[in-house]
Amino acid sequence: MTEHPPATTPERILAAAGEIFGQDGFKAATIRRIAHAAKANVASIHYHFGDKEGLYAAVLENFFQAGFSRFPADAGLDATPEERLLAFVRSLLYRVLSREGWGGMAGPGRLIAREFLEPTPSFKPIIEKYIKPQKDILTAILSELLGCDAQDEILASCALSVIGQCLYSALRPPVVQRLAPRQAVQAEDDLDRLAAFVWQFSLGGIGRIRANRSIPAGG
Amino acid sequence: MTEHPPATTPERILAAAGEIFGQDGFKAATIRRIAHAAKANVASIHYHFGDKEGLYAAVLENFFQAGFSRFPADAGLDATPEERLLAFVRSLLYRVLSREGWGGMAGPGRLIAREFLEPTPSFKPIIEKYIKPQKDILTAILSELLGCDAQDEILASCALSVIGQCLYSALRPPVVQRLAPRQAVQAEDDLDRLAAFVWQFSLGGIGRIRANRSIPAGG
DNA sequence: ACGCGAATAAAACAAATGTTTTATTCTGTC
DNA sequence: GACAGAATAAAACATTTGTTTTATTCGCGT
Repeated sequence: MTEHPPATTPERILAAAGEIFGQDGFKAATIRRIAHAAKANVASIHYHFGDKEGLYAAVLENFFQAGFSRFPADAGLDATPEERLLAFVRSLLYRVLSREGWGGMAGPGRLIAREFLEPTPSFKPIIEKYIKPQKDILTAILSELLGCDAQDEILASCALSVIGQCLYSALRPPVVQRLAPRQAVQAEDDLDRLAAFVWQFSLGGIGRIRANRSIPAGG
Repeated sequence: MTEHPPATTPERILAAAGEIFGQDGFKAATIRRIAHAAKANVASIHYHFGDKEGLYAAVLENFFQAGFSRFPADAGLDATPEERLLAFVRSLLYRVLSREGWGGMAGPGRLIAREFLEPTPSFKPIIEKYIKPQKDILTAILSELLGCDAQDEILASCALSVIGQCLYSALRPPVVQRLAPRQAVQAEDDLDRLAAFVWQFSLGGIGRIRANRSIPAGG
């Protein structure tokens, strides 16, 4: 995800901006710190990227472009729905948490998590371009698993449960880790086991929801 | 959660600070805006709360105190594990999302979500005081459902899946709602149905995990 | 070697912000 | 009614920040 230190000035700025925006957030990050970290001048930032927001948008696009090209979500379209669900969960977790991806809260993932929570204007095009297709892929998988058509209400709920499990794992370090101290998830093996767990848990949940479908829900 | 407009100055400041810290975050929020919204003077903030961070800590403690006293997590200790899981999920969702609680992303929930993502120093005592006990309650419920003892590894994973589903629902408005446009979750009835869904989904997941326990995991 | 534009560097600006200082008003007590 | 201390108000301060302006340097085609 990060390149070698020596590079052209805009590249160094982009890399430094990614780290510092990720650590401090858009507002709290300062042009001067970024320039210093990039060994560049404050004016060169405005020269290459217009203004602070332009730089931020470039950082965002850069991260999503890299993450989604490295870990695409549509693997094995002709496999069974179960297998495709595992592939979806796996690629999502790898994209968000692995070191070659966004590195969780220790890397670009932190900046992206913040955008999920409170989108800046720069995030709107990202949603349309990168995230919306993900939703369609997951919806297709779930509609097969649940045996219902694409606009069923419980489909969105199941999608929320699956995504919720995955993305909450990404939030793990800051708070959850203080509750259950354990080494950060980064080893490939850990990610595979985490993906398998979320997959099984979700299959179990989906199965029960499907079984309940005709029965009136409730305690 | 919010009191009537006329109150003592520290109360007005606390209320205004809650809203503005929630909207803008600690760093981006300004003392002057808070003072203006509270119809108070900037100096009175320092007079009553010391400094900006002291005010923030007071806001945080205030929210957690209110939220957890209004929606405690330990309901019906002699009920079945299934029923206790529903009670846990319900109280968590009501605390985070309901209008009488933290009101989701439209209210104090936003500030708290930010703390989950990136804890400030003021959040550390909150974790110990309010959040850690929650983890113990959920762990007890899950260990019964899974039939394993309290330090089993899959127990933490299941807890993560349950909490992940709940809290991800709280993040819904900003981004997810742009993908699946729908009125915000606030009606009591919606919350009950959401709780029931998460409950059923989780019971299904837990059941499958338990069934797999002796079988080697994997696809 | 020259010159032109891109790129980098340094300094200057104006606006905003947390905090402190100094005055003024309010409140209850003798 | 007067006074001490709490409470509120207004102004001043020192820093910081995004941006702009002005100089200087670098790359290179002729």
